[in-house]
Amino acid sequence: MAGRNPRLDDVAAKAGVSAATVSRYLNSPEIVAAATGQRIREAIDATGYVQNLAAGALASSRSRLIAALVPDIAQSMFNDTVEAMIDELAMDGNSVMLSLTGPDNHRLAREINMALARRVDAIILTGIVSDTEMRQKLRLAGITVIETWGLPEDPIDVAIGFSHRAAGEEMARFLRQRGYRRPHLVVPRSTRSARRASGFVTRWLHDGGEEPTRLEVGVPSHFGQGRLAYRGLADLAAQPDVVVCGSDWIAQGLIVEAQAAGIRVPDQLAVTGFGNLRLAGDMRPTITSMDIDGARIAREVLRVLRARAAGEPVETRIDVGFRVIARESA
Amino acid sequence: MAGRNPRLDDVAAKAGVSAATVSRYLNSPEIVAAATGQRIREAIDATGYVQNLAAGALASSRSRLIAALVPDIAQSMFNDTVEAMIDELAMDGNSVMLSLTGPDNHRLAREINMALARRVDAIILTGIVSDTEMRQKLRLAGITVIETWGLPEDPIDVAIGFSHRAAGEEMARFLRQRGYRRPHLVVPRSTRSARRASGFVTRWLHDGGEEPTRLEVGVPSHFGQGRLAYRGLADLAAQPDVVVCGSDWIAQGLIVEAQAAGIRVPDQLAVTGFGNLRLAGDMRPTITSMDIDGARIAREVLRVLRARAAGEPVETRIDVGFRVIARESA
DNA sequence: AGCTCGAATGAAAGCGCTTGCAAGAACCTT
DNA sequence: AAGGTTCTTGCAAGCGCTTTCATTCGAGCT
Repeated sequence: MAGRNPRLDDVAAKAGVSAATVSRYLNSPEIVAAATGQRIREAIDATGYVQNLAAGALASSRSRLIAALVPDIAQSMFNDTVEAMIDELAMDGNSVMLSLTGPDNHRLAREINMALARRVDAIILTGIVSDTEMRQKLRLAGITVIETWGLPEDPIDVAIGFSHRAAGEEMARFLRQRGYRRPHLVVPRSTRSARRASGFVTRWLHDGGEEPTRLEVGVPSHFGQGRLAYRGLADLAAQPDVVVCGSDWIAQGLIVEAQAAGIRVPDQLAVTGFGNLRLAGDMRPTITSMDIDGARIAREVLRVLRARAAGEPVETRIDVGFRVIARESA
Repeated sequence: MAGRNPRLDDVAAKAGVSAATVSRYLNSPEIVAAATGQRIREAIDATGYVQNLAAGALASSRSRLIAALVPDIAQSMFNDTVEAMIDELAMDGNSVMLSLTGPDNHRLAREINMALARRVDAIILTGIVSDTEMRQKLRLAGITVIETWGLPEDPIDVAIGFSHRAAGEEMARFLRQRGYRRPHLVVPRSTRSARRASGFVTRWLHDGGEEPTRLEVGVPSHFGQGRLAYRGLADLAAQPDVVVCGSDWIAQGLIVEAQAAGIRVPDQLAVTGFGNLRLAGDMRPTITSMDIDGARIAREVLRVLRARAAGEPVETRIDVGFRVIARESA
C-alpha cells in the first residue's frame, strides 16, 4: 500500500496481466477472456483499487461528464426534467455537472466556459442562448449541445422543446372556446413567458377579443407572486373573468388569495396555470394548466446523446408539444 | 490550427515563453511578471485557447470538482442550500457534480463510488450515511466529507446540521405552551423525520401529554400528501387540535383541504409545518414552521472547504440550530 | 567591484490511464 | 499439415497539464 492509492499497474501486477488488459476489462469486460476477468476482479478487490476517471478522461478525451445549465433549482419547472436526466445519465456511467446560470442567464457565459474547460461530452441548456458570440463558440466546441424547453429556428446543434408562442395561442383558443371574454395575463419576466403571452394575445385579438390586460412579475415564479397578482387585480379598470398565470405556483397563490377574499374559483374568477406540476392536480379547486412532458424531454435528450455516442445522425429540432389539461379552475 | 484544439504549448510558443509560465499565469497570475502576463493574455486570445481542466486535475491531483449528493431535487427542502452551495463554490472556480441518491438513499453507494472515481476534492452528503462499510470507505478516501442536515455523534469527517430530535422536542414544547392538547403527527418516511417525531413524542409524554396519534406518509413530501393526511383524520377516534406536519408542503396541502371542507384554520384545527419555506410565510393562513437556516449550512460548508484548502483545522460538528417561527396556523 | 538574494523563468519528469499496432495462441478449414 | 481466422493480450506512445529543481538576471548591499 505504502500510502499512495493503488493504480491500474498495481492491479495488473497482482492479476498477472498488463495494465492495458485491466483497462479493457474495466471499460468493456466482454472483450477480455472470462478467466482473466475473474483474476482481475479479484485483484481489484484485493488492492481496493478505485478507477481514476480523470486520467481516463485525459487519455481517451471522453470525460463522461455532462453539463446541465439551468437558471435555478430552488423553484423551477425544469427540476423534474433535470432530475430525470441526471437519473438516466447516471445509468450510462455519466455524471452531471449542474451549473446555475441565475436569473436572466446572468452567469451563462462563465458556466459555459467552465463546462468547455472541463471538456464535458455534452452541454444541455435550458432555454435558448441569445448571445451570438456564445452560440458561435458552442458551435465550434465540437461537442453535443442541446437546447431544451424551446425550439429555435436555427438551433446551435440540437433543440428539444416546443413553441412557446404556439402554446400561448392554444391557451387563448381554449379559453375563448370556453366562453371567457376578459383574460388577464400574469407574465413572469422571462423570454419564454413573454413569448407565450405574445402568442396568447395574437390569437386572442385574431379571434376578435379585446386586448387583454397584463401584469409582469419577477422570476423565479413562486406562490407569493400569485397573492400579489391577485391584489393587483384591484387596480384594473374592468375585472377579468379569467387570470392566465405563467406558472402553476402563481395560479395556486392567486387562488388561495382569492378564496381568502371570499371569491369563489372558478365561479367568480377562473384561473389557469402553466407547467402542469403535480400540485395543479392536487389543488382545490384543481388547476387547469398546460402540460409539458418534462420526462419526455429528458428521454429525448438521452436518445440524442446515445445516438451521438454511436455516431448515428440525429434530428436537430425535436418538438415535444404541449397540451391543455382542463380541470376545475377554468 | 490544423483542426486540433490549441494547447498550452501553442499559447506558450505564441507568447514566447515556456508552457510552465503559461500554466503559472493561469493558476496564479501574480507570480508572473506583468509584461509576460500581458503577452500571454494576448496569445490566449489569439489562439482561442481553452484551458483543459481534466489534464490539470490529473497533473495536480486537485480536480476542483465537488460532489453533492441529495435524495432528489424535484421536491426537496435542501434545494435552497444546494443552490447556495453551487453558487458560492462556482465563485471559487469549483464545479459541482450533482448526484441523486434517490429515496432511501437507494443509489448512495454507487454515487459515492462515482465521486471517488472522479477524484472529487470533497463530497457533500445530505443526511447521514448509515452503512458502516461506506463510512469506512469515505474515511479512507482522504478527502473532505461533509454530512449536512444532521449532527451525528461521530461524523465521518465534518458534520454541519442540527439535532432533529431536539427540533422535535422544541416543537412539542412550543405547542404545549400554546395550550394544544391532542397533536397528530404526519411523518414522512425518512430517518430525519422519524427522529423529529420521536423527539416530539418523548417531550410530549414527559410534559404529561398523552401519546399523540400519527400517520406515516411517503417521501418526497408534497402538497398532495397534505390532502391525504387531512382525509386520514376521519379515521381517528378522537380529533386532534393540531396537526404537526413533516414539511411545509404537507401543511399547505392539509390546510387547503381542511378549508375546502369548511374547517377554519387555526380556529378549528391548527397546523404546523417544517422547513420554513417561503410559501409558509405566503400561505393563507401563514404557516407556523420550524426554520432551518439552509443558507447558513451552505456558508459553513464553504468555510470548511476553504479552511481545508488552506490547511487549517476545522471543527467536526457544526450546529446551525433551528427555531420555531410562530405564525397564524398554530 | 564582488557578493548575496529574491524574482522570474525554463527543462523535464511525471500524473494514471487509453489505444493503435502487432504478435502469440487457439481453433478452423480444406 | 499448412494456411487462414478469430481471440487475447502486451508494448509503448501519448493525452495536456503541473511542479520540482535549477538557472538566469538584476537589484541591493558592503
